[in-house]
Amino acid sequence: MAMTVQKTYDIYATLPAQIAVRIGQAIVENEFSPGQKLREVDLASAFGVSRASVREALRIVEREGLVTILPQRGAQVTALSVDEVQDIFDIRAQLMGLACERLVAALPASGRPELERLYADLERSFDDAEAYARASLAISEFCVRNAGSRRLADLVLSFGRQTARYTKLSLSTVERRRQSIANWRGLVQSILAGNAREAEGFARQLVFDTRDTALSMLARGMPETARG
Amino acid sequence: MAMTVQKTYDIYATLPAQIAVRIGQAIVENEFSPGQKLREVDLASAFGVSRASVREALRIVEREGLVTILPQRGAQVTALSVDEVQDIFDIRAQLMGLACERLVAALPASGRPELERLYADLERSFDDAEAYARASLAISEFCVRNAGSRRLADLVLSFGRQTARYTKLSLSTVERRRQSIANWRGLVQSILAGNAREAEGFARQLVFDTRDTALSMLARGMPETARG
DNA sequence: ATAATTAATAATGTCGACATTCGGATGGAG
DNA sequence: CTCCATCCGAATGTCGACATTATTAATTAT
Repeated sequence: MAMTVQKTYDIYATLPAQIAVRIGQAIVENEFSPGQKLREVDLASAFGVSRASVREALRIVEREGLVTILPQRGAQVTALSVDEVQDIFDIRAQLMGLACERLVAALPASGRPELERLYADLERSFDDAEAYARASLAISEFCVRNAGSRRLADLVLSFGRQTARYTKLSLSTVERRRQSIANWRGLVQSILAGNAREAEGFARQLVFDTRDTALSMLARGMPETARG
Repeated sequence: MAMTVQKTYDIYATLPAQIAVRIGQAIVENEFSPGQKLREVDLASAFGVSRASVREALRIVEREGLVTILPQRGAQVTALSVDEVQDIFDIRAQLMGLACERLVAALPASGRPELERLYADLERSFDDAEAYARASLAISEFCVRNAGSRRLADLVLSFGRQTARYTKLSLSTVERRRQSIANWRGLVQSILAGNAREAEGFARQLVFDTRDTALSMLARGMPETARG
């Protein structure tokens, strides 16, 4: 990786913030494997900035949980145990339920067509695992971001990013996508029908199903998506 | 404030981590007022370290939400709008409910006496608002930390710290403490009886009641606990 | 007198260098 | 041959200096 960064002092982002986004993306998109050490010197020369900027960037990425910083031992891509993966999915299920419950009241009428469009995208990409994962992420993000709480949205999405690799893994089979899309259909209909309780249920089930599939695949020693 | 920091490289904490703890404590204990600017130079000279260490410390404190860092504009003590306070309490209620629900199954038999002791502390300090707030925090922390999820515990406690001033404000009246202690009694009994559903309900109610009191006090223009 | 413009001050952003600690290679004792 | 102590290279921790931007003060035009 030999990409350079704008060193002009623009208004929108400070240098470490830009680097942080890049590192975060790289981790979510599996360009680094879990547990991999992220050496400040390497990153600094890779991005063409000083160690100080990288160091601050790592603190920012740590905030999302994607990176773990150990004193005197540097940063590494967060490696989750099976228990931790389960834990994150559980918490996310709860928060996703809360978000979708709120969404029912918070979604403005103008947002309904987009919700339907995003669901249509999901159906259209049913046969392509990669595309389905992307579409699933998009509609998730839409739901969560329109639930009326920036904090809640950031939390849910952060947990989602931390387990992105497992979600992707789980959506790799057709049966699983069939299950997933059924949940999404139920969720979207509940939202459009104004049934908050039901929406919460579907949202939680959606995450639970993903969790169960991913964990059982892991238990069977399924190939990780990593490629380090 | 003119305190100096161990500059010997000990094993337990790196310098910025120590500073971060101090800053976090200072904010939670109301030594800074919300919105107050935290200048790197000031903090650096106050703690007797360089700006770089302070800067990293601020990133760590930002992780807890106690500090907000704006690009090119530095750090300031996070100032919450009324909506944000409500939002945080709502999310925390949900998570506290989840934690206490789990606690019922996760609490080992050896933890029961301590839970009872912490509740006894609560009753004993009923007449002193300050002491009651401390005891309340202690039993909360115990419950959340024994729910089996480090992540969930950190989240709940982090949200708690972010709204600590409002919780303290709400517990300043006797009627409110009576309400609070009734909820705690119910919660402790539910836990000891092994009733997870009920425990969840009491836990959520506990936070909701705090939220309602704090918000109504704020709406009436109650004196903030700040002293900046 | 007020408002806009500009200059001075003070803050943050970024960097390179030095200090300290970690991890593995090296070598010797049992 | 294995295990432990030691040492060396490499990585992180910390600092002070310089670059750039925000903020305030001064100045001028209306």
